[in-house]
Amino acid sequence: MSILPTSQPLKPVGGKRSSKRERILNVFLRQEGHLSADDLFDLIKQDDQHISRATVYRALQWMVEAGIAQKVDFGEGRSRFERTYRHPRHYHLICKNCNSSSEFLSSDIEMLIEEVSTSRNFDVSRSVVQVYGTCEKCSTGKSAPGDEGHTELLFARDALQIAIATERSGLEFYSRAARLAHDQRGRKVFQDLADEEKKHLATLEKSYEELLARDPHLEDRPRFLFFKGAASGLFATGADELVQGVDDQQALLIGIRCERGSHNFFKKYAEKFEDSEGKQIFADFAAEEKEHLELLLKEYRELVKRQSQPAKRVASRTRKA
Amino acid sequence: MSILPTSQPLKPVGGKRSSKRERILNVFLRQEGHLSADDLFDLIKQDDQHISRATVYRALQWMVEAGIAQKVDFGEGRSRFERTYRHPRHYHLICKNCNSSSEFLSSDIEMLIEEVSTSRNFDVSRSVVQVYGTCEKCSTGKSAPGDEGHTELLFARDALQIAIATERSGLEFYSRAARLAHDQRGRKVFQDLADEEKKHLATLEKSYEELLARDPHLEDRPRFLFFKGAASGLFATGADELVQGVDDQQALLIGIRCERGSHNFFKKYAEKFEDSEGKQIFADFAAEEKEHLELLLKEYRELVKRQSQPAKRVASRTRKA
DNA sequence: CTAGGTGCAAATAATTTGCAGAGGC
DNA sequence: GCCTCTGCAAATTATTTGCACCTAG
Repeated sequence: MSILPTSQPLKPVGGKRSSKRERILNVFLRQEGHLSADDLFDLIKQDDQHISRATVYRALQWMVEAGIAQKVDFGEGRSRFERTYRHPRHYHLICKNCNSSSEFLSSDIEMLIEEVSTSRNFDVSRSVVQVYGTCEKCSTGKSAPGDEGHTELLFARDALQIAIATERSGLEFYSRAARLAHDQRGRKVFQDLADEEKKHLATLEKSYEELLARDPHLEDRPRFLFFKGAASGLFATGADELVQGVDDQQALLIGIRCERGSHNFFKKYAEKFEDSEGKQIFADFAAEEKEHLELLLKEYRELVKRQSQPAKRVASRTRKA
Repeated sequence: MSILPTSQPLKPVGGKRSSKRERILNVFLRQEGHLSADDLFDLIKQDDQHISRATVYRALQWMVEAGIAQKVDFGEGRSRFERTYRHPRHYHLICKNCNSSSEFLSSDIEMLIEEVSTSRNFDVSRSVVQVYGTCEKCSTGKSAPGDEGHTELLFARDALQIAIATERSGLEFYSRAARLAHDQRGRKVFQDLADEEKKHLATLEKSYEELLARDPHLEDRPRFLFFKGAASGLFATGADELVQGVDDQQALLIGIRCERGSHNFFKKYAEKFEDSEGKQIFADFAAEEKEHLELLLKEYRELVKRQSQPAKRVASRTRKA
């Protein structure tokens, strides 16, 4: 279950290694939740009777400076600490009844916070969202599937699900366009795009299977990532007459627009991962998309040069009656 | 500038009045920002040398219990307090450089938080959003228009602006529909609806003028309320052929749909105001919309009864090509 | 008259710090 | 050997509490 390579402990810079720190660090990184200094102190004491509170405080301070830990404040009058190593950025739902807290990430909320801040010329360094209330367990009695799984896995799961849905909708769009296009060369472009999407989709689905293999209950756990902003509207749909009449040049333009959206989307995801393998998955994918996009752009430029005339604009979406 | 009726101090329930509490309460309510217990203590001491910290702490506790004040925690290791009386719910932008903080409200963020919580069966009682970073003043040096104005006024300003925009779009929609409708009775319905909107619009614009009169710099202050979710899509536009062919019955249905959206919109706003005159403005307005809506519904029912046949469904929005 | 408010000083509670000694490099 | 870490105890900071006294209803 543990994602941490236990044999190879972290060695953050900025301080001397010592048996005490090593021990504190190891105990801390093995914990899932949000520990108070005292919680940690008690845990350490189980192994090592000769530990001082001050040492724990100093170690925590050092971990925060080194970027391994982060202070969180749930308004209890004392600080708690959570891992940042292999732990994506997130917000909190905090049960005032049982003091449990669960994590989520909403890219939509992040975007809105960004918008508000921009409009006030406020330079954001960190945003905190804390939702206080009563958790399902406390209000209904029955225990819901916990989100004790590694947040990193949950994030990867949800991001992959969204990515797969995006690819599917792209595949569907291009296939449909290929079926509808009257122009021979236009159809060819769409067909190629669809094939490309199919390839990407297979890659993603394989990643997803691999992820599921690492935690048998992964799909039962509650959703971590909330993001409706990006997946919708990437691919224009519902305007069949638009693609019927396009030639290869226009088809390429449509493809470029969609792929650019898709690339930005994955890039954005990749950036969201702190240091983790999930980041790599998405960074790789974004790179792949970018490559594809550049290929399309090159193809388009060559086509234009060959025809040595400016591209015709795609007809506007609705015809005036 | 002060919105508080200075002659008539609040008398919250649940405690005895005393000269000390009265004084603390008055000083507290006159302050704009987020006071720490010590800030308040210092302020009181300017008037009254014989005050104890304990009394200030006890008074603050009492104010929080009575719902006049709210504790906020910006992670400084001590609590701050802000008024809740005549102070709409809000989130915070906190400058880590100068420790200033400014307030905003995003209904969109609130909606997203609600969605996340619902999906986890989490019962929300309060949500905290804190954006840490550097304010405009600290990063550019030049001082931006401050938001020291009463939040209540800012809220009213922004809500009214959105409401006016909504009414305008309604007016435009109905006017256009009246112009386009072929059916005589359908046109009449749209015309009446447009007239009604014009009346509402005038009311709102008058309220807005009155608001501006109360603070000459009100329009210079930064936006407080962020809400793109509601205003858009209330009135269907861009489908001219839809309204061309409608009869009075169908026109009424369209009107009902739009007015219902509008009513819900204003009701939602009204609910957002804590205890304030702004709440009243919007509650009144929501009531007016509701009345209008019920009138339309009645008219519709009568029309249906007269014709004693089920209403024809409005044609779907886009024709398949 | 009596419950509740007030001041003072002492108590708590979380966290930090001074200092002497131990340990890593 | 030097510099940093560690333990212990004392200090600091924000807040609360016990207690004797005072004041409003």
